[in-house]
Amino acid sequence: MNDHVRRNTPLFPIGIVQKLTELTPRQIRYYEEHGLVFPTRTEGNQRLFSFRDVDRLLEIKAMMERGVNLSGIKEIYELKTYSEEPKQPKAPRSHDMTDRELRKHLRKEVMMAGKYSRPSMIQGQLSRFFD
DNA sequence: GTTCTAACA
DNA sequence: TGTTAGCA
Repeated sequence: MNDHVRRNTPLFPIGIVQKLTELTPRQIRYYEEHGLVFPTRTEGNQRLFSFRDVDRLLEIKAMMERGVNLSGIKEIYELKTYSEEPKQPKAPRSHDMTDRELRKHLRKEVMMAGKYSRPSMIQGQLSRFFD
């Protein structure tokens, strides 16, 4: 289990992403249509977003609030060939991360990803994923 | 109850 | 972008 995998693992249905980003499902789906995020699908065709998708949605939201339109945002990302995750140097781990360790790290990431959301909402959702 | 697609007073 | 309709 490495950082790249954690950031790209599909974990959240659109409802959770909505609360984490304060974007409407309509906007989130619309941004996907324009190739700004790439959620995977479950067997039932429901979207599952990764931390990376959430991070990007937060960036998009920030840009929109600063007056950048969809076309402008698309151009910015298209120039970056979508994946620009900082390469993680191979960590010399002697063993794989335990489930407990993974949960601890994921919890930290959710805190980060949802730092712009209302605390009450974050807390309410955290209980659905951790302990 | 939640999410999905498509469409528009 | 909002919102509603009809499904899964």
